[in-house]
Amino acid sequence: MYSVCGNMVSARQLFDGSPVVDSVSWNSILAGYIRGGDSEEALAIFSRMPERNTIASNSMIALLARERRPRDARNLFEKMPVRDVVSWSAIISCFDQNEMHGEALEMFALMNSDGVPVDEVVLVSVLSASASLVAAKEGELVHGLATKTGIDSYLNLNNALINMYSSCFNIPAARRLFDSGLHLDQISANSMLSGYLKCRLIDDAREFFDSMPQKDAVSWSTMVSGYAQNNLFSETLALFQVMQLREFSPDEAALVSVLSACAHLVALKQGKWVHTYIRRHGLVINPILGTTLIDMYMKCGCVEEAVEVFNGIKEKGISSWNAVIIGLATNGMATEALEKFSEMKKLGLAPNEVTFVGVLAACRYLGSVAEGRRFFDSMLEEHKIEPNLRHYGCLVDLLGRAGLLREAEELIERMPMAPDKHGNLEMGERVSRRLIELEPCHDGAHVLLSNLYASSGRWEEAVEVRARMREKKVTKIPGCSLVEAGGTVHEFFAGDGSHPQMRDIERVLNEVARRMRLEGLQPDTSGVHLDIDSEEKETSLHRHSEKLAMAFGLISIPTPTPIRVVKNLRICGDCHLAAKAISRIFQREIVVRDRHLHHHFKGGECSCGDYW
DNA sequence: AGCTGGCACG
Repeated sequence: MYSVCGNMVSARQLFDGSPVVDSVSWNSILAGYIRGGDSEEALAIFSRMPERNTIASNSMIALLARERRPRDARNLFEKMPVRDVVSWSAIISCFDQNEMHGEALEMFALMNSDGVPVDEVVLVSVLSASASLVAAKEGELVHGLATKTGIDSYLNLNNALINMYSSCFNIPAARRLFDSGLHLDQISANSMLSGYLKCRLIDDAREFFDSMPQKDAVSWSTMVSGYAQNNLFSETLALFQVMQLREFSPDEAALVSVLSACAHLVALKQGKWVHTYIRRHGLVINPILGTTLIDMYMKCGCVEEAVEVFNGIKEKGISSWNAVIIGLATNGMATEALEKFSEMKKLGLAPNEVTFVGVLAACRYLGSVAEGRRFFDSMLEEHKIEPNLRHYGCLVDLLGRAGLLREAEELIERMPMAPDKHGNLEMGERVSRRLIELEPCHDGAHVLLSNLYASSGRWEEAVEVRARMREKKVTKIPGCSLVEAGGTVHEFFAGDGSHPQMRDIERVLNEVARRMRLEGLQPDTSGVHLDIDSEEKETSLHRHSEKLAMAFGLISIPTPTPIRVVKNLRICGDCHLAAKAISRIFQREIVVRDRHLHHHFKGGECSCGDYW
């Protein structure tokens, strides 16, 4: 009774006081701890049990799954003398929920070869794993199995099927199930919506979303985050406004996408609003939300606020550490970034490959060749992490900067890496091939595929993809800069004169050029690859998007607020020169975030020390 | 006793 009511203290007193403990008592006390989620006590009781029945073991596996302890669950599973379909189902779902999708599918294969008959519940977990792996073939096999065994009218299974086809970019198959008069619910519709978004079919997604008879918080959140993942950040923020007008309170997951949009748009005002919202509503800053919040502040150049958020997070995940390390490194505080890294290691946290992108970026920034090499070598030796293209890129850059060109070349020679037969490459290849099919001119997918081949040593195929890009005239990304002023994000493209305040911008740019000439500062035309004479070069430099954005910031952001600009490409030498001049002449702090790092301009100097 | 949808750092 005590155990069922959750009063484990009284239950335990009775249990410990009993002279004879029968198997019912053992099972009751165990069930009490499992229900309460007390895995330590549950495991202790479990290990003392004279006879462990299958039901108790099955529930233990499920508990360990929730506690993110798949290794312990596997050990327990392997020690079981008798396993039924629920045991298999529990271990498969455990792997699936702990991002071990491949292991989940392997377990399912073992289950089949053991001759254990499947039921509808285990198929749901197998389909979930197939969806995560974008394993269309496996998914279809499971679908066939479900049809053959006649268990295809189970709601969760239908939803898992729709989700699997959606995740594997097979919209027609998902839609057939959705339209075929099966028993469906809100989850079915949300999975369908998510499928359109994964396929980048934004207009179809929006049409489907608008036509949904019922929308719950997940529907809104799916659409909002779908915009963000397709780089439609203004749409993300706009739909988020509508979501709130409809009185859907955003939860942690929705806010993550909104913050990520704010980070991309340097929309600091909206980002701060979200932070306040989180505090006011007492939302828990989970590791993902914390990471995104840190990243938003870091991407806006607000290092202090980012570190404050980081310090306030109770449960710091590895990604929170990564966000702070990368943020410090890109904001010109490389020494602090490396300090954070050693602090993290002291706490016994294992770095991952993202951590090392930050660590190596810090070394590149500092120009510390020996340290960079040491960290690079420690990846494989100490942490069993295979360096990827980004890590190599960082080290090559670092060596190149130090003038060690021969070493840099050698590194490129021995770069990657045997084609890996399992996991990421195959999955990445499936995903990018499908995206290219859906959207032949999408440059991101081509670049992704090409990088994938390159990173696994399949150079010829990488080159082939690049050639196809040229053939299809996949568009190059134009230079684009954003600046927030008065709560609105303004967008400028290179050479773009369409802004309503263009005359004022022009006036400011001419004034900047005049003041720079007075001080004998020559424009730096080396970064311009246009076939025009030098006078025109100077004019075209005026039109660089970051310069337009900075000039607009000067006239529309009141002092002493810093001007925060984000550029999608790297800042050019001349704009860098101009930014330094502006920061001194006009006494304005400027932060320009480019593809690689943040440039903090103050009093005529840049935090990057003129190397970027 | 086991199961399905939206989420971040490169």
